[in-house]
Amino acid sequence: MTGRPYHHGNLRDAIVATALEVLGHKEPSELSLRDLARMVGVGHSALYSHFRDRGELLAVIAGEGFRLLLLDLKSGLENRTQDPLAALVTAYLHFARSNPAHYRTMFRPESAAPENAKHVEEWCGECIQTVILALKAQRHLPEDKGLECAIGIWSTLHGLALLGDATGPLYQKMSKKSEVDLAIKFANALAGAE
Amino acid sequence: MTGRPYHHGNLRDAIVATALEVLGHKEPSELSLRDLARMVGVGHSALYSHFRDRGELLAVIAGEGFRLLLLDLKSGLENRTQDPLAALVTAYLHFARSNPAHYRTMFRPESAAPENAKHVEEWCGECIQTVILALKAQRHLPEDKGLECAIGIWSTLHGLALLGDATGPLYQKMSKKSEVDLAIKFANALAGAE
DNA sequence: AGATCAATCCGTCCAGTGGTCAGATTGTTG
DNA sequence: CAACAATCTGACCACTGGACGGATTGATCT
Repeated sequence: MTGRPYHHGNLRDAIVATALEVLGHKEPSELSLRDLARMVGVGHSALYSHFRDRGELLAVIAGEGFRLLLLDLKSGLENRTQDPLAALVTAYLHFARSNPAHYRTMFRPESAAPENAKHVEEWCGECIQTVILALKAQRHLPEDKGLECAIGIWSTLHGLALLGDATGPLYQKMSKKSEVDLAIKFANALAGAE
Repeated sequence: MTGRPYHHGNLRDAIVATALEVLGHKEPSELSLRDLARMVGVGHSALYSHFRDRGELLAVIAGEGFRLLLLDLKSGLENRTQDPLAALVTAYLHFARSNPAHYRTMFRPESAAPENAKHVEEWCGECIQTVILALKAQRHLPEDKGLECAIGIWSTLHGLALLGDATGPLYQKMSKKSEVDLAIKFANALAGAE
């Protein structure tokens, strides 16, 4: 009679994994806790044993996003057929374009809310450090210019990744290839600014 | 007995105006049609005579956002105490920081959805044109580089405007003043890239 | 003027959501 | 084996966006 055990065993991870799956074809705003619970085969109120509320779940998903992004950035930096900066740009845009909904949840207000900070801080910080390191590997920058440059580059990438969705036709004249090239050019210009 | 007339007279505009007010202290995701209806003093189903659904309302608000942004950009360009590019950057960031929630609704997926395109297209396009014109006023760019440069600069501004919300502490070491200065530096670097 | 018509607006209804709570079920710890 | 803390359930609440038929009105035509 033990169709499924009373205790799921790993509900938290299962929920996050299922959420990522759903984000493959739905916007974060359409992501329903009850749907997730149904898919995992559990009463919807069980989720509240693992997440304070919907916001915390989204924040956890966001944190996971930064973790995955970091992995992509690092593996992009490792197989060195491009210079570090170009590899970084390519990997970043590829991530954002491959997982648009997941990428968007990474930058939702919930993720920035102080009560959810811990879910995002760590990996997000490491991402920035990685960008700074890649910069320094390519150019020799004064110690204090690293963060500044990294912010500029990240901003441009972030903007490129998102603007296309909003401005549509005007912007999408460019092919995906040339978007990356454009971004590389921008990144180099920013790295050279002083 | 005529407490209020059966026909509101200008419901559509009233709703949009009230929505802007609410966006002063609420996120777009928390904006409730029923709340708006209550504030304006009207049954909530009356809204559907003016907007297909919530998405269309948000798109209209987004369009209004681009219109207001355009106004700010132009008036920034007119009182010429700064060079055009710097004025543009200053005005843009000021707008985004003064109306964060409104700014965010301008870049929601609903606004980009094809069925809502008309509400956004016009003013958004004019914004880009304005950026391009300001660029050309300052540097002489080949005809085809205008859009490219504009995209780079806009992306950086957009990223700067949004990233702060998400990455929090790491980023907010900079004061508001230096953020603008930083952006101006970035914009100049991008305008000079070829 | 009066009749007709389309735009607005109302009230009610529905399915669905996030969140709370008391109580059932379990693994773990003493 | 007892007690406990974690986990899960099912019922409940207030609320939301949306659909619908019918009421009310201003505009248009004769």
